[in-house]
Amino acid sequence: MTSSPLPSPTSACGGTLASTPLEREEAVELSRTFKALADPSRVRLLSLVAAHEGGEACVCDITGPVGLSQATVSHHLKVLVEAGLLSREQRGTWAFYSVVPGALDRVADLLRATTPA
Amino acid sequence: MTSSPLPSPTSACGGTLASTPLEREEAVELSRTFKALADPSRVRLLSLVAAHEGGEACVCDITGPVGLSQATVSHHLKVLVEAGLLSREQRGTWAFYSVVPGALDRVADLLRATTPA
DNA sequence: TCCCTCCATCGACGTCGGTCGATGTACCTT
DNA sequence: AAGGTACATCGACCGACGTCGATGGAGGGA
Repeated sequence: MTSSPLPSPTSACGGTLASTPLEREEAVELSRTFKALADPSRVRLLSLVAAHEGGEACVCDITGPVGLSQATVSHHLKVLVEAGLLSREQRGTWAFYSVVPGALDRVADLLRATTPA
Repeated sequence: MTSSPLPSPTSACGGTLASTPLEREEAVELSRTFKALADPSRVRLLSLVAAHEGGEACVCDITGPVGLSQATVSHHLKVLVEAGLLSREQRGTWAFYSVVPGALDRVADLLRATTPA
């Protein structure tokens, strides 16, 4: 976890998976996003934030439903933020997390345009 | 890796990520697909297969380009097959792998319909 | 000022997973 | 039958990662 300032979330611009064989670095960057979604707790966390009222939630809102310790929830949220899927906004004592608009769509676009049939 | 006969690749039918908070089991199943894509080598492998002539490739075709041992390539391909992303067809001595039609689109659909803004 | 709440970070632990060389197995050729 | 090729599996190593309790630090209320 080298404190990356927030890498572009899967900025593979041109081709998708099938168009042309991905270069090593492209694959690394693409898999970075998938890695963030490769854990059940994080998927659930992302879902909880997205479905929460106002499209945002603080840590204490979701620690209960997800059934994990507060430390673990904070850790997962950080991973999702660093992947560019969530954004964090400090408001007083609370930290509100919300889904980055279009982030998941961008991932979906990369998956699509494959398997033309 | 309990020899699962090939679970439906993310068969979460109804809602997507944002519609309603995912249940634990749904999240597990969803993340299972993402886990298969959470490795640079596998993403690259998938890309190589998809972009290969005829949409299919045998192990020896891609062992070189990906720069991994034959054992590792076989392992990764197995993971992708078990995730329902690739299919395997034995033809003589060779094993031909091809992308399962619509598999990636199904994953993409789950990601979309989120973040309406 | 004191204390409580909310959250991030730390340090540690156990498990999972990517990787390899070696070996096993099926198939094809001669 | 004997050898070679293509691939899967095995066993082992080791780094990555999910998880937790404990600690730290910032804010707000009484």
